[in-house]
Amino acid sequence: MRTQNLINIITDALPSLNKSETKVANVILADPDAATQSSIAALAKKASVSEPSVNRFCKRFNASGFPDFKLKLAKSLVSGIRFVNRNVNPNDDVASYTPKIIDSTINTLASVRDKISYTRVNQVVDKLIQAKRIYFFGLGASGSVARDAEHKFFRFNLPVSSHEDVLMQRMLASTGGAGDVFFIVSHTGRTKEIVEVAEIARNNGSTVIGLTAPDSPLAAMCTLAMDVDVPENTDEYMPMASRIAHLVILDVLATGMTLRRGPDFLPHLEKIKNSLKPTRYKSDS
Amino acid sequence: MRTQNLINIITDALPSLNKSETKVANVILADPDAATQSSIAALAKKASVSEPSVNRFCKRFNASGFPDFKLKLAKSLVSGIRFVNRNVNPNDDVASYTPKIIDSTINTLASVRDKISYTRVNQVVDKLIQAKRIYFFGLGASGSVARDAEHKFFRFNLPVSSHEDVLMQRMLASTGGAGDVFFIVSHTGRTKEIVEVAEIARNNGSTVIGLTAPDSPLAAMCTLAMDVDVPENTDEYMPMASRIAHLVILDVLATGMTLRRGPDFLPHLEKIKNSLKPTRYKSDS
DNA sequence: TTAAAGTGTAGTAAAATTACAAAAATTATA
DNA sequence: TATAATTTTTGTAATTTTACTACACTTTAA
Repeated sequence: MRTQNLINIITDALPSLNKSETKVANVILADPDAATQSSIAALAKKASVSEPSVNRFCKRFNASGFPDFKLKLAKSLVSGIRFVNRNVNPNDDVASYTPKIIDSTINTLASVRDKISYTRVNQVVDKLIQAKRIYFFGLGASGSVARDAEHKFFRFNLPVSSHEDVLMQRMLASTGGAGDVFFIVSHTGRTKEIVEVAEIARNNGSTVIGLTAPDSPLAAMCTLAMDVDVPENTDEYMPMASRIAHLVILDVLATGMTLRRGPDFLPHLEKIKNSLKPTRYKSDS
Repeated sequence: MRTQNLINIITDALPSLNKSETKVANVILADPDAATQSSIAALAKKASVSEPSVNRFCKRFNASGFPDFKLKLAKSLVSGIRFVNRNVNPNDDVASYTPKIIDSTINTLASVRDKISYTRVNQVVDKLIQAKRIYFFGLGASGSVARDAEHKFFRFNLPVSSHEDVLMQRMLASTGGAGDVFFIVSHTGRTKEIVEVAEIARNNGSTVIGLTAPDSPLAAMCTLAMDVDVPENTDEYMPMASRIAHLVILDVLATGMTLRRGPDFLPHLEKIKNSLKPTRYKSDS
């Protein structure tokens, strides 16, 4: 486990605290921001306890002391505040909703960064490196993610394709076998069609990688599931943050592959890059 | 006022600092996280200055003193944005390149958030609202962005389509006219074909909106250009951050449209959402 | 009634800040 | 151009504030 909000931790621990610890907790929870700015003496007085009680309270929550506790509390507040009132509401104007949308995406990415499993990334890169063929599957918004992945991974000199059509996906899944990798993107991981496709592919001996929600039917069906747990509140009506998270994870995987291929591979990328030059107006800079 | 990060503020102020202040700044910028945990004495020693110099440094940046400064610094660090050297290098392992990729994307978004023109967003939303038809055009990686946009904007009950084929784009551009909006996505804004398409559409009286680089030939050709200035260094070989920025801007525009449509529009979105339910496995929660 | 856990007092150590003076840099003047 | 005057920068030392520790007292529960 990585990031956890200190305020939540204290709230959760509340029932198990003793008298003076409870007093301290209440004062802190009542106004966490004030707490980060007050001295141990001030806080102790406000909670009607002694200074060492406050100090002990801090240590109980894995801080080295009061100042360290304040630091951690302050950090919790930043992410906390952003999470709480970053929802767009009907009366927002441009200047309100624009940063909100962007901030919530940033928050999602920050959470992905803190939660992503490095071993899993490595495992997925392993599979992709070994693949004889890669198919990227997705439906709806995840369809464009799959498309984007194709556009990225063709650079590795591998047969790569992306498919947004369920029937096509079924057929390909049933004709695949060892050496084929089916990389399935799904925000919810609960779309029946796509889970069935995963099952078909799996039964035919292909490797199935899922970029999807943890503990979803799709994740369960995969050889390897690249979990993305997105605290989805912005996406009430249209997928926003989750698909960005998926794209960035694909960037990570592509980078992993590039590095794994080693420096000899760079000229190849350079060749692709140069191939586009004649299609462009020269830059004036 | 927009979010301003203490680290940025210090970096910006760097040239105007005097000798010892510069020393302190460098030590802090080198490892901001360590700075939040050290005492004023430790920091002073590391920077080879006296304690009061550190204290003065803090006050210069609107902190009431050293502890307050540390608090603010800590907060700046959490906001999701990190500031060390975020370039991937060939010897990086998963644990290094993964956060680097994600962080650089986060940085890009933060910069977009701070630079985006609200008036421009409003103008573009105006045009989209008034549109009788919207075409999203893109090539390569921007093709999937266009595709994603289609998937998002069809919800507004408008004839929307996306096209990645240049010939198709040319034909559509030449048949369009007043009331048609051509929304063209291009990372560089210098691809000849796409600039030509924009020109054709423009000459036929259509509205041309560009989601592209500022001061590019495409931007010049547009009725309205939604500039995205991405400090591109990660994208040496494949577009990464820029396309994410484009997608998020499309989210902003879609949100703008949703709000402009008002609360009567929400049932319609709800309907679309519900239409997907039968295709999904029920959530166990 | 006796452990054990909880809490506070008082002293100590550490940290941060202030006031002041020395040093460096800048400007003005001869 | 040298030197005096002034301002800015920096450090020393003292002071104050803050946090911590050791220990003793109190409450609770067995």
